[in-house]
Formats: sequence, structure tokens, C-alpha cells
Amino acid sequence: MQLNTKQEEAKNKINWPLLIIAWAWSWKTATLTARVEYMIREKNIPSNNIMMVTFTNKAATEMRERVARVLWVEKPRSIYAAWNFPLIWTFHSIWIFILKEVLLKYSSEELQIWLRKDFIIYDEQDKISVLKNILKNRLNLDEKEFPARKIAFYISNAKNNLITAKWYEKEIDSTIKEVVYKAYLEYEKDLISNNAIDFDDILIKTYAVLRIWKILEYYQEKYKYLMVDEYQDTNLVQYEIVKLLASKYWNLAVVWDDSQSIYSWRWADMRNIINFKKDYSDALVIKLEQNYRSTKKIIAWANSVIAKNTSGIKKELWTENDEWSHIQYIEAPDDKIEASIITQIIKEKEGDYKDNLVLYRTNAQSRKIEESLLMANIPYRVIWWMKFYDRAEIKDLLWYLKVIHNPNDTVAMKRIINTPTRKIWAKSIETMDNYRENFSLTYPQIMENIDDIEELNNWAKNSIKIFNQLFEDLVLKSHKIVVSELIREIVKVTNYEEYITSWLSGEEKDSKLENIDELVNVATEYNGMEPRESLAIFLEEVSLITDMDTKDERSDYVTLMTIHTSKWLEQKRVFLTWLEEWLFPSFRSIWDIAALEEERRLMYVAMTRAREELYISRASERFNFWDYVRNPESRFLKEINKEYLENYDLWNFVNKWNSYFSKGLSGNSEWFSGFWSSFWWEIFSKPKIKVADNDISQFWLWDRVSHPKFWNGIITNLSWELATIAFTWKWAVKMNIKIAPVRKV
DNA sequence: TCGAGTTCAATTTTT
DNA sequence: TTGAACTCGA
Repeated sequence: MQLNTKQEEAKNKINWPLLIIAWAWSWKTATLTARVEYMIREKNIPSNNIMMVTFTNKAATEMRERVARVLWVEKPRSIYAAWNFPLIWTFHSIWIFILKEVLLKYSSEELQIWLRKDFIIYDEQDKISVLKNILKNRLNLDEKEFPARKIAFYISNAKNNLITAKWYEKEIDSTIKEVVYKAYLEYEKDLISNNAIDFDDILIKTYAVLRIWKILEYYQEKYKYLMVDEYQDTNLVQYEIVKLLASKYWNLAVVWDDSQSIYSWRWADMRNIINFKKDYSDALVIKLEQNYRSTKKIIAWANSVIAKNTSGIKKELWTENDEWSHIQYIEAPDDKIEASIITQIIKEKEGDYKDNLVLYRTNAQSRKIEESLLMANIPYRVIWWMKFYDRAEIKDLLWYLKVIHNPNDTVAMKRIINTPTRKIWAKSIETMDNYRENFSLTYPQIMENIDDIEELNNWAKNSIKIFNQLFEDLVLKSHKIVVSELIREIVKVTNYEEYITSWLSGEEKDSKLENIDELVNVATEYNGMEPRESLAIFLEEVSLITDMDTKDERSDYVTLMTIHTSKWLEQKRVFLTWLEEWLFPSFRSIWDIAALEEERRLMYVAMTRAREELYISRASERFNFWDYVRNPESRFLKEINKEYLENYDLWNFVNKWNSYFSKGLSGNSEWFSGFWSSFWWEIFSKPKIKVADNDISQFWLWDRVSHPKFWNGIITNLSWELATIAFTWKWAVKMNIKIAPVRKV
């Protein structure tokens, strides 16, 4: 492709800090690829001196493919095989890679990071289960008052501000923080004893390691040329790590798009750009404003929405593309009809199913569309974060692999010791656990000497011995066979299929077995390696992989995903659903300007996914939060320049169904069509929700009330029908208590 | 200690 | 509606 002047400029500036301000579909990826090519081909920079950091595996894989294509080389199979290739991976993969490399050379004591080289990574679920255990058993706290998720949030926040458990004591200014402090200390203890780290630790440990001079020096030399994509989504620690690496040669190029910054809840900090301008004050700034994907209307539309944000760099995205597309607004009477209209459009349109992308705000919102597509026999795929690896059967097998890889992984060991049931009950596990903690032993050590534990009866000891034998055999095997075969072996020796499917039949059974096959299939990618290596790398990559990465490009199906997930995609036709106040923007964000602006950026991201056709839909009422609700149309719709919008003709849709149905009936078709229209009219006009008709005299100031959506609250202000209610969940909400579904408690 | 049956709480966004 | 956490009889 031909680069434009701006892109060309970005490509050629290599020995200088560079800030590329890119907007949606400005071909930044192509520019970065060209830049890598230029460095290697024209400037003879060794390819393994280049590091490019991305945010998702999807982006990294795509970049690697592009680079491999222009360099005429094969792309490396794993990060450990990238000898003659630029290091193009995600933040997390690269830091793990560096950590492992460092741990091979230096002892954990020397590094002060309390980690051995075969460490394991805890995902969100592991983290919660560890914390639950701490809160319940060690701190004896009520989990309603101190839910593990909330504590996890505080700990994550602390970690990303580089506050260690010990230092957290200084942060205590409330009961909750006192609990967090205690839990944090225990949590860290657990991580160390299991030789584990969580996602936050990946960054923090890397930062700690790189602050050791000789190590930093090594990596500064090794990766002289740095590029960071999606820089607006970096957080404080990531910023500092990059800064350390860049601080010798200053060959840092970052790509920044503040209107696509949608990860502040993951501690992404937009202030990083201010710091960047300070820290690299002579950086060259290049703006890429031309969009090469979407049509004029879509861009005008996106611009008109993002213009409502007060923060951020002013921008005007533009394009030379033709104006022939349309933006249609579907205002459906309810969620079912919304879904059927979308289904029908997909069905009617020419071309492949895979041209269609359906977006929504939260994962749970896919259901109605799924049902509708299913009925219409349209193949679809829902991209859910980690969904595949969340399935019980997959998790179980991965737990096995984890323990085989690292027998000290207590959490994993406890998961599998009685899966499938082998009569090692909770009581026995608890006893062993006490021994383990009191004598700082590991599970393998305890099981080896199980006869020494007096509290256990012979029967229990025997079960444990049998398990131990099985486990040791598997460990031995893991040195001889690659991971894909190892999985099969586990399934075989544990009788796993029998266990997982014995109470199932038909489809469910098949799907479980298919999942296991799929796991083995994924693992075969690592077949060419040494057995133990294949196990280690497979486990590492599995913990970072998402549903999206397993996407099969060849088959033809409609794709459904959240807007967040869609950030890396473009599609010919996009359906953007659930455009209602409370839902998008979400009710958690509408009270806070910063949060609201992030939602608006999310809207911008969603709109700019569309290349040619954009449909935006909402339903006047829908089933949500286990009840029918009526929400006003999203403020984002109001912010749109209305001249860009066409209303989708609902009667057109009704009539189509009409004729479709009446055709099937001979004779009375006229009667039928009349009946059908009136039936539709019923659906259209009749609200399914009951608007409450409360007796307002029953409500008083400071009354406790409950609401189906916001749970419990207290009336803090009351004037006639209008009440302000402070809900325990979040902020105060103003509502008309005569018609609102509130109830005195 | 199991497991069938019952209750009760919960929905942002994900590397 | 789902799933996790409970209850209770065997």
C-alpha cells in the first residue's frame, strides 16, 4: 500500500521519540508494519532489537503476520522461538517472557521478588477463590459485608499504584481498608507459597526486576527500538516499565488514540500522555487523521458524538470514501422484535453471514439475539471473554496440567485431588492443609508420608495413596510425552469422560466431549517441542489467551461480542444494540462525567467498527435485570446529528411477516392478514410492564425502600411524588415514586 | 458425606 | 434466568 505523507513521516523517524496520534482506521497498523520493515531492510537494524507491545493477543498476532509477510520470513510459533524476529507480543506475554528469562539467570533472593522460575499465573477466578478462603477461614469475616470481589478490587488498585501489602497499612482510613490490609498480607503470603502471581503482579514484578541496574542495562541494549500500540490504555506501572526500557536510547514510538480509551477501569491512565510530553519533551508529534475504512456518514456521525466530550484532543476524522452507506435507527417495541428485525436484515442481505457483527454493552445482552438467530437457523458465534477456558471440563484438565507442571500449586492440587470423586473428602483435605501450613510442607511431601498423619483413618490414607500413585505416574509421563498427549493420558487414567458425562446425554454430552477434543487440538500446536517445554508454554499461553484468539476465520457465521472486545475489528455491517439510557451509557456511569465520557468513547469505538452499514437499535421495553423495564432512549442517540439518521420502517417489517404468514394459509388470507396486523398492533402498543400505581402517602422521608434494579435504598429527599433515593449500590437516584417500582421494606 | 431440592443474590467492560 | 450456597433426609 501507499503511505500518505504523515504515515511516511512516522515510518522514517526512527532514532527519536515519536508520538503518533492516530484515529480510528487511520492505518496505523500498516504504518507500524512499514516502520518495522524500514528499520530492518533499510537501516539494517537486527530484527531482534525491536520490541513492539500491543494490548491484545489478537492485535499482536495480526502484527506478527503482517511483519512476517513483508519480511518474507515465517512468523515464530511462540515468544520463545522469536530469535530472528521482532518481539511483537502483548504487554503481559512480554513481561512474563522477561521474568522467566531473568529467573533463569538470577536467584529469586537476589531479585527480591519471591518467585521461582516455574511460577504459575492466577486468573481472576483463582484470585477470587483464594481471597474467599482468606476472608472466610482466616479472617472470619462475613462475606456479605466484605465480598471477595470488592477486596480484590482494592488490592488490584493498590498494586497498580505500586503500594505493597506492607505499605498498605499507611492507607488505612476506614474499616474496609483495614480488612483489605489484612487480606492483602495473607493473599501475598499465599501467592508466595504457591509460587504464583496474578495479572497485576506480572507488571509489578517486571518493574521490580528492571529496576536492578544490570538487568535493565541488558534489556535496554537488547531492545533498543521500542514501539507501544494503544498507548492510551497503559496504566502507571506499564508507563514506568516502558520508560525504564526507553531511558537509554530514547527510541520510543507510541501510538495514541484518546478517543478510543476505554479501559480506565483497568487503571489505564490518560495522564500518561501528559507525562509522555513531559518526559520526552522533544518528541515528534504526528497526527493520522484520515480514515480508510468507514463511509463519510458513519464518520460524521461518530464525530458528532465524540464532539460532546470535553476532555481529549479535538479531532476531525475524515475520509475520501463514498457516501453511499446508510445509518439506520431501529426503534423496536420490545427486545424480541429488536432481535427479529436484526435477524431478518441479516437474512435478507446478500453476502456472507460473516459480514455481520452484532455489538452490545455487556456480555449478558447477547441472549435475545442468540435465540432469534437460532430460530432462523443462522450460524453465529458469541465471543465471550475466556468462555472456552471457563468451562468446567476444560478448567479441570488445565488444573491437572498445572499441578503436574508445578506440584507446589496448592490451589490446583486441591481442585483435582477429588475430581473425579475418589473419596478424598473435605475433612481429609483440611487435615492435610493444616499440616502443610504448620510444617511448611508441600502436598507431594505430605502425600508421600501420609502414614505419619494420625488424624486420618486408614481408609482415607488409602484413597490418598492411590491418588498419589496416579499423580506421580502423570508427572513421570509429562517428561516423556507432549502436552496434547498428556491431556489424553489424564482423561484416560482418571476416567474423566465417564465422570463428566455419566449423568448427561445427547447434545450436552457431545459438547463436553467436543470441548475436550478441542483442548487437545489447541495443544497439538505445541507438539514440536520438548515434552516439559510444551507443557510449560502451553499453560502460560492458555492463561493469556481469550475466546477471540480461537476465532476460526474460515467458516461463515454472524459474530456477537461486546464493544470492548470489538476494538480490534472492522466489519462491513454492524448492529449496535441496547441503545438505552441506564444500559448504554450504563447506570453506573451516568453520574460521573469522566465515566460518562468513557462510555461516549465506547460509543465512538462501536460506531467506527462499521465500514459500510451501521444499524443502531433500541427497544422501548425489554427484559433486563429479571424484569421488564422501560428505559428512555440513550443520550448518545440524542447527541447525533439527526440528519444522518434514517428511521428503519417497522411497518415494513410487520408487513413482510404478514405476507409470509398469510401465504402459508390458503383461503382466508385476507382475514388472516387482518388478524395478524391486529396481533402485531397488540404487541406494538401494549406495554408489558406494569407501571406501578403506588399510594404516595405511604412514603416518608428516611424510609427504607427496595427497587428491582437498584436494590435497597433510603429516601433522602421527598417532595410530593418526586423522591431522591440513596441506594446502597451506588449513587442517589431521583424518581417518581408514584409510578416507579419501589416498595417499602 | 452425598445429592436432591431449595433459596437467594446478582450484570459492566478484560489482559 | 442462572449459579452458587444452603438445607435436610438418607
